Amino acid sequence: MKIAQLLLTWYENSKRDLPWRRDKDPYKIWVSEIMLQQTRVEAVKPYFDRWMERFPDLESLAEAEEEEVVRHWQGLGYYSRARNLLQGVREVSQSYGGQVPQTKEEVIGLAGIGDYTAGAILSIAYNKKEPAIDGNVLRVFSRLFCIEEDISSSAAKKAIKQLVTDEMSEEHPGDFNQALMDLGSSICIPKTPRCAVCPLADCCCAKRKGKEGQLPVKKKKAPPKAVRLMAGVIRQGEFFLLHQRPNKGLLAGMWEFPTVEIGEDGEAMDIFRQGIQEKTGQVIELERLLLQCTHIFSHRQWDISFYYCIAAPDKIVPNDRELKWVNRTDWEKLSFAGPHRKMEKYLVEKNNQESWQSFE
DNA sequence: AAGGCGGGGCC
DNA sequence: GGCCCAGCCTT
Repeated sequence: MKIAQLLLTWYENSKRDLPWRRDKDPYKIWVSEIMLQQTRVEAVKPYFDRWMERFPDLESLAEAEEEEVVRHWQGLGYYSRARNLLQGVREVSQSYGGQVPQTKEEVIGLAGIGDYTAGAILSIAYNKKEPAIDGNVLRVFSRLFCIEEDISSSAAKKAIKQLVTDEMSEEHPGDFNQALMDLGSSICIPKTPRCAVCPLADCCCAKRKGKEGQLPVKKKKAPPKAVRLMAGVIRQGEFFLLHQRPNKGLLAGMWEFPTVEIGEDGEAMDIFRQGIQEKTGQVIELERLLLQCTHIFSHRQWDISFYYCIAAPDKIVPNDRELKWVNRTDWEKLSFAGPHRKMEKYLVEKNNQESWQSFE
């Protein structure tokens, strides 16, 4: 029997009830697909629900402030996704009359939408026959057809795209694509695939050859590089000094406690004090260590120490574009990420228990 | 073609 | 502690 038929029959009985599968609203499909990029279903669910409560339709998102949009993304990672989504939605609002376009060229031209996401939106929302090839599909097909090449290579991707297109259902491309992903996440899993319950076991090359555990071939990543940092929780009265990170690079545009990279030697305190003065113009007095943690990103590791500091009252520097003195009410609108989010939570708990005075 | 970009769950 | 995830963008 053909792959598509087996897959659709299996999917009919075992598809999951997910928040974004309740209807075919292109906007909801779009949001879910962006959130699901490199992110597991279970992690996305609560974010998706909160998002739809606040931004129920395309126009409500298009009209929103970027600050609030990013705040709803806080903790989900890859924050440029949120900015690109907002930009893309505004493009649709202005150039397409608020209707998500229906051609591959138009959809892929929107910010944050690449080959995979375009295929997913068009097939799921509009039932267009477009492949949607993600990590799951690459894995499933590398096993089904014994693709021995590194699946991150363009040659392997091209070959698999052709195979998927050949096998795709004519009548139900959306269900076909989703079924493939469901299969990849629940049965044809990375380490030890559950071939005993796989509907495609009889047409699987890897299973036949007993090499389902060796495929797919994928080259491994380099270990993250470690960096030592010190951050200042700088207070003056009920106000704390926060800094907004640049719009490109790691944690782009997110707010943080002013941070200085320190060396390996014992001069850390002096380097920190001087670095803070250069970055913020602020003279500080170090009081004590509040929190120390290691935070691992994909390609970087932060060993960061948060120090409680008092700003000299006669040398307070006013706000500018990327530097702000904020009280607790103000900073609850801002977005933190990584270890700075942990620090923020620590402060909020502290503030709930006692007043700021207890820091002194 | 390669590297940057988060965070969390699972083994 | 390593691996991997409903990838995209820039260089």
